[in-house]
Amino acid sequence: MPVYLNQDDALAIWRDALSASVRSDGPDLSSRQMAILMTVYTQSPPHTVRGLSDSLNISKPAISRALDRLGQLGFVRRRRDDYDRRSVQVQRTVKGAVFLSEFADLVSEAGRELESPTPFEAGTPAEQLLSDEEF
Amino acid sequence: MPVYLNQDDALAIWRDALSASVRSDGPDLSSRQMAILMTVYTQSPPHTVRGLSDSLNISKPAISRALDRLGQLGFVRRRRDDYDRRSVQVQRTVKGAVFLSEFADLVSEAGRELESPTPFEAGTPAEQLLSDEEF
DNA sequence: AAAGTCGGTTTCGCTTCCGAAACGACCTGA
DNA sequence: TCAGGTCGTTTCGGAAGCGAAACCGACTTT
Repeated sequence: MPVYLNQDDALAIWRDALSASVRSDGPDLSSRQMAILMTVYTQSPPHTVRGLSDSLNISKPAISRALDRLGQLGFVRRRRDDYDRRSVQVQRTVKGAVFLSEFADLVSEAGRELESPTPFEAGTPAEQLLSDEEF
Repeated sequence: MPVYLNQDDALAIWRDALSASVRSDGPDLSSRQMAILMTVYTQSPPHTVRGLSDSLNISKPAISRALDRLGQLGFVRRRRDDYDRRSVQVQRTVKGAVFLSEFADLVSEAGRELESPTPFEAGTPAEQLLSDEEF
């Protein structure tokens, strides 16, 4: 079922989870690498280089290199498709599942800790992000 | 007030918003740049290089370079502190506010579109991310 | 079986990012 | 006033990412 987040809550959750992730000493993945990883783990298989390339609008070489990186971190594995031996299937690993699971916990916790002291202010959404004489 | 997200919802929201952001032709910021930007816009000023460095656990040169990039995108501005002229205050801009506002919309929409077809499965959270004989 | 297509990787030149260390400007306390 | 600390930037050498294009097996078409 849907989750309704206003702009402030959405930003607060994203900031908290992202900051925690950045602060941590875990490997820092680029946005693309993270998007690929999450796609592989939350969408139903099979996942191919071509498919990921199209669905994420990322060039094939970039996908290939990202898989190198994710593979060397042990978060993902390549397997040749036996029916079409040109094709490669991207497979999940325990290590990757653990990593994403921990990341999901970060996000959940960021949501749980929302204290919503959201002061009421006037103005359009974008203006609410700007304080006073700042520009 | 708190928002309670289970692991699946947290991952789905993050994946959808991140994928949309990656797919878009907007500037792609690194995780650190994004974390800095969100901190500047959602935490109360003033923001200094040193402060951001400590709070995000990022080296000072990295903060300085990230501000170069964010500044050249027009998302942020530097202003010398008149009381301590060594110090620099990071200021918000209209363009940055608009960018973050649009990003927040992406996240909100990702939450709104959760259809929760979450099939019920057994196993610990990490196991649920792995299908069958995948390892 | 030759030509064409397709999936994925590699090469190439380039841009961006990184931390450590050095640096200049500025403040402060003796 | 000046020695030492602080703030932010720059320099340095190196790592990692990018897209375009070339490339290489593996299918498909004729």
